[in-house]
Amino acid sequence: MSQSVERALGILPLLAKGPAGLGDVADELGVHKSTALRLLRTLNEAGFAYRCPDGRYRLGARLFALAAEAIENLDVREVARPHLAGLNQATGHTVHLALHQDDEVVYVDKVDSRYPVRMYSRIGRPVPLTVAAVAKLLLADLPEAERRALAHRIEYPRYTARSTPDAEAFLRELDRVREQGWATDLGGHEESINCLGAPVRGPDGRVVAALSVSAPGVVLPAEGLLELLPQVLRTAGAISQDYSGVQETA
Amino acid sequence: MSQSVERALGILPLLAKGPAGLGDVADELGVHKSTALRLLRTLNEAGFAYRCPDGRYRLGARLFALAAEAIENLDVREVARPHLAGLNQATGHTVHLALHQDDEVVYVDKVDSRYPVRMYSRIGRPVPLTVAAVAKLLLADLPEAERRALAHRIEYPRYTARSTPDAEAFLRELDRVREQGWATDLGGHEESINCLGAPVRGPDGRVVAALSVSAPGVVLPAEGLLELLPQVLRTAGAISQDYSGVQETA
DNA sequence: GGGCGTGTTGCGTCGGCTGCAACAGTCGTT
DNA sequence: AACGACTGTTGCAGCCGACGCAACACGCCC
Repeated sequence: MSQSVERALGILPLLAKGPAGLGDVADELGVHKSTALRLLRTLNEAGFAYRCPDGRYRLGARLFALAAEAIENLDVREVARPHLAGLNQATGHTVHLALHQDDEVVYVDKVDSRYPVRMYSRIGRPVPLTVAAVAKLLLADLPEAERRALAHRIEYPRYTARSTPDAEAFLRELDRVREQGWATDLGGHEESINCLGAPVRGPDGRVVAALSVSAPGVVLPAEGLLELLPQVLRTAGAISQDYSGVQETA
Repeated sequence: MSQSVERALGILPLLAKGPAGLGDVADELGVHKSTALRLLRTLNEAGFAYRCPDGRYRLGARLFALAAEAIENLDVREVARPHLAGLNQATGHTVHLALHQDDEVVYVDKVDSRYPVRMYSRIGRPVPLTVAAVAKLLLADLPEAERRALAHRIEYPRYTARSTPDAEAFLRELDRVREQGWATDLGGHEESINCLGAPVRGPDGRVVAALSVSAPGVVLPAEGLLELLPQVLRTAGAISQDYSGVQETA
């Protein structure tokens, strides 16, 4: 739509991968060095790019500040926070909250496990769509047509032997999840990690977020995790209720 | 430098504050609606803006993904991680790692306290420059001229009665910090929170990052916190050594 | 129906962006 | 020291892409 903006935005992913010089950027964008320079300068002035002392460019602090600010302002998060903390307190395990946007599912909050052996994750990070419990929950609620389209659009990496292999299996899994009202990921992403998740619903009954409890098998075997189901469902329900009550605070 | 890019980037902070309609954006930017529409469309296609079902715009998932990816790739972080975890293990308190870019200092990693009463913070969030221990450490190492310029450029919010009041006091504090090789924030940001920090140095001796231990007064009084100084300095030293050894991994 | 308030589209005009080519640094090399 | 090869930088002219305008499509409420 808007050429220069498109190009400028295209630079950011390059910088995210690591520092890059002017030449690198120009090459990857397929534009003249002078053009790249001007774009980088604009990004720099706006604080989105940062000029290292050695002349190379990195992503700027502004970007982090924005991401942090936006995540703070996601209203569900606020409502959910105390409940997540409670669930963590009760179970001791890592608790996540995730949202869905476009073709991605992102963690927007987490409370770390009390145990030294923890699942690795980071707020703001995209979640593996085809295996994560929270992803299944959020995608299962999409309208039929969109769900099918998305299932065929995405890829199915074989993280482990238990990963969802293809679109057909994924759609079947989503149906099951929608029906039973909760989801699991038993070693589908990392062999030793199991997750159990439940949906948070908005006032209209649509799924607006999903939470999950994760624990490595060495700390808690899958059977033990499943025993937490009532607690997980109760927490998700409580958040849904809170959230439906105080909607439209903006 | 590049008008349309400048405008497009200007939109992002607006969206970060909360969802906004097309009209709002156009007004705040001071451009015609059609222009704003085109910019928003470009942002949307790139995944930086997200169109809510109700037509309003929010920040897109791409931005979060980028921020997360970039933070992962900050090399100091990798090196520091195990040391931070160790310090947390040993003391039980919240440990932060921060970097300096432009006029901001940002947390790039943290390990949460084991105690239920914790300091509030978030990775990616800008740190209050004038009071935080990590900020003092990073800024104290700037060349004289830059340090003075920055000290007079920034603002001095009175978070508490113990906040740094003005540029003169701040510069004096920085001198002290540089000389003694560590820094504190005793209730300068929030009355009840104390921090103790030390610098991480690169191969050339310049400060490249700073770490700090934070604890609320109710858990650990200031005197107790200061007793951790040897441990904090040792950790910072260890990271410095590791980092200087394996530099230029990129 | 008429009045608004949205978001959207087509179009001409002008200006900002682009690519070029020439310049200015800074390394290594001989 | 002079050289080339490399980086990032600047001025300029031409052209295309972005801009604002005006007109259009909706939805909503009085």
